[in-house]
Amino acid sequence: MTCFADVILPVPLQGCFTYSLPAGFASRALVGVRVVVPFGNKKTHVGLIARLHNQEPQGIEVKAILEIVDENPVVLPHQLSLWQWIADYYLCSIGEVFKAALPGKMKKAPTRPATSRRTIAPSSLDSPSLDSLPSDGSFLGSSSFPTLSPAQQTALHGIHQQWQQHAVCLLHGVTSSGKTEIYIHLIAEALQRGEQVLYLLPEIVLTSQLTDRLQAVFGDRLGVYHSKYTDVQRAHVWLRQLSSEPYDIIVGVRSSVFLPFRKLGLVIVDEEHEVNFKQQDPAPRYNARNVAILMASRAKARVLLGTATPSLDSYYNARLGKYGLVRLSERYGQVQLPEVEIVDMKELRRKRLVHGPFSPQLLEQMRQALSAHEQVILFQNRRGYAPHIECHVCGWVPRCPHCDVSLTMHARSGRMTCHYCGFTAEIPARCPNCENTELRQHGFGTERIEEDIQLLFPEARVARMDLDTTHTRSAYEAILHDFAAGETDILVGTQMVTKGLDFERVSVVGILSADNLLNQPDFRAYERSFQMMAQVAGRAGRRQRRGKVLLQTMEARLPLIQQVVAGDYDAMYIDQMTERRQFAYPPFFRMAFIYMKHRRADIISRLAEEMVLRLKAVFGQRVLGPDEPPVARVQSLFIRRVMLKLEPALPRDKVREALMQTKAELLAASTFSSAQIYFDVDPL
DNA sequence: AGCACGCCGACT
DNA sequence: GTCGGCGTGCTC
Repeated sequence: MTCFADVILPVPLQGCFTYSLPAGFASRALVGVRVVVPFGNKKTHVGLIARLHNQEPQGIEVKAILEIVDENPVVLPHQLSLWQWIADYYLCSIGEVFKAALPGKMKKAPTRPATSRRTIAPSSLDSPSLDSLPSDGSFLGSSSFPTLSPAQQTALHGIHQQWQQHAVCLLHGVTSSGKTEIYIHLIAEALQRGEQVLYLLPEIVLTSQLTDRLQAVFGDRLGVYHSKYTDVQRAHVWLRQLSSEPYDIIVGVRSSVFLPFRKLGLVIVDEEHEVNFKQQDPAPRYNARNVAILMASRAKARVLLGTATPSLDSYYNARLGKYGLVRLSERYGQVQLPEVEIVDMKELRRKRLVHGPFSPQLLEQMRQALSAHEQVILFQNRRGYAPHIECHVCGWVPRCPHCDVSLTMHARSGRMTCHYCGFTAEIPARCPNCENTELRQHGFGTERIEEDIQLLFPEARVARMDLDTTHTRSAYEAILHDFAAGETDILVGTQMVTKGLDFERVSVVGILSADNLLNQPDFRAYERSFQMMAQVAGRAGRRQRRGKVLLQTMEARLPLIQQVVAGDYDAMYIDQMTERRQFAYPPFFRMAFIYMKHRRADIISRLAEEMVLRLKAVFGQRVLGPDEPPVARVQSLFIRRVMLKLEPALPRDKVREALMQTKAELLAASTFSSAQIYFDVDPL
């Protein structure tokens, strides 16, 4: 007779909370069922039963469960075990995982008619509607089911062979090589075996282009799970996955690794190199690609990682023989890879042949493309008008009063904006420091590029795609639609334009400043630069003629630039791995950051010093720092971080224990009690 | 994280 | 005389 329940609550506190189970509830209490409990000051919380037992907790006043929400579990045992793994690995509480996993609606106390009886037999899934579902195999004959080219068939065959030996296979296929068609074949095979499929992709690629295509083949056996969906929609997908008629395929972003699957057989991670798969800000700071791989291995499912530019970590695993590797080096439909031409901006500046952001070569290529009614993409990795303004006399630069960054100018709104916290201010008429009125713009953002281009090509139809123009999903899709339909001639944009979008008529791509990418203060800067440039270059050269990429840089002789030109991923890999090994970076060492935040500058310094002192006593030379992260102050909180480089052989539970212990000790001191301390494991 | 309790400044 | 600032402490 169990009389206690360990309950997970959505709070950043370690462990579960034990509640007593009133006799009337005993038969309805199940692991994975939601409950309503009192917690802290009177408030009712929705929690989840993680364990039932009869060991009375000592030294605490046990409260009683107020209500049992579900008839049947909404979280399956293997999910709970995955949550625990995530909490342990990423050094957060299981409550934080719970919070991230469940759609918001399911974490609120429900209105009367309880949900879970309906989930078992949702009305929409009664036998009037089952007839409309395609029966197994029907999609094979459908006209939307793609036929594979010989190269694609070889790759598909290769994947099957690799899967005999390896649970995970990396598909390294150049841009536009037709990876999606291969995925569709693999999905169809999994469905015929009666297995479920999880198709993970980064947020930005989840356009209707892809989902429409999959939907055309798989009909309503396909569910989409997306952060832009409403809570209600997401809760519906979750509950449906628990029902007797779940979606067989889920196409979704990061958080869809938390959905319940009963017979997962295949996981596809598209654009596996994307940093988006790692959750940055609220805990759990998990990497959905890695979680998906773990989840698949527990379910004995196969994994396919697909990309044109593998992450060094995945490629390393493939070269080690831990993952299988299949290449697809030919573009679909015999389209040639674009020709990449370096534009040496340093030389052009020296000869005074260029002043703004556009080289004569680029302008000439654009002219030719436009007169041939072809399209142009211009890539600039900074939004806004000018990165910042600066006083010509005293060098004063406006900065955000809450964050340690300069404000970006937006011409359209006539204001300056902080890209970290959203603070905005009027552009001052005169320098507040020296009263001088000569405030000059420095650098170029996409907004400025768009404006200048319109002046240079008054006939051309110019559009811009960045965070500022794509606030709504429909705005984003409208920009893409207009460009795909040929209603736009020149598209100016940030990273957004690099993501797997297929345009038919793009013949010229301009990378306006490779140096913006290369000069990031981060050991992955070169890896990322290569990926980004290769991806944006891949937008060029569709049907008509070989596309052209103009790569403008001040560092024309840099080996990485040569590697981009040659499209030589392996050379980049070997170069970067030499450095990674030499400087003890991943994948040879595991990294973790310890972040500390406090509103007072003096306290944050003391805390950081104290943290390093204590960690060095345990980890010795593996501790580096403290340092100020690139943005050392956000929303009025001062930030410090300490870096840990750990050899992979170190026992993880010992490391975790030492870190959690140190955090607890420091927060227990009254000086530091109002500080925030958190970890970022395997940062990207 | 919330949320309440608790002790110091400018308002009716 | 009060409203409200956020420092501090706790949550089965």
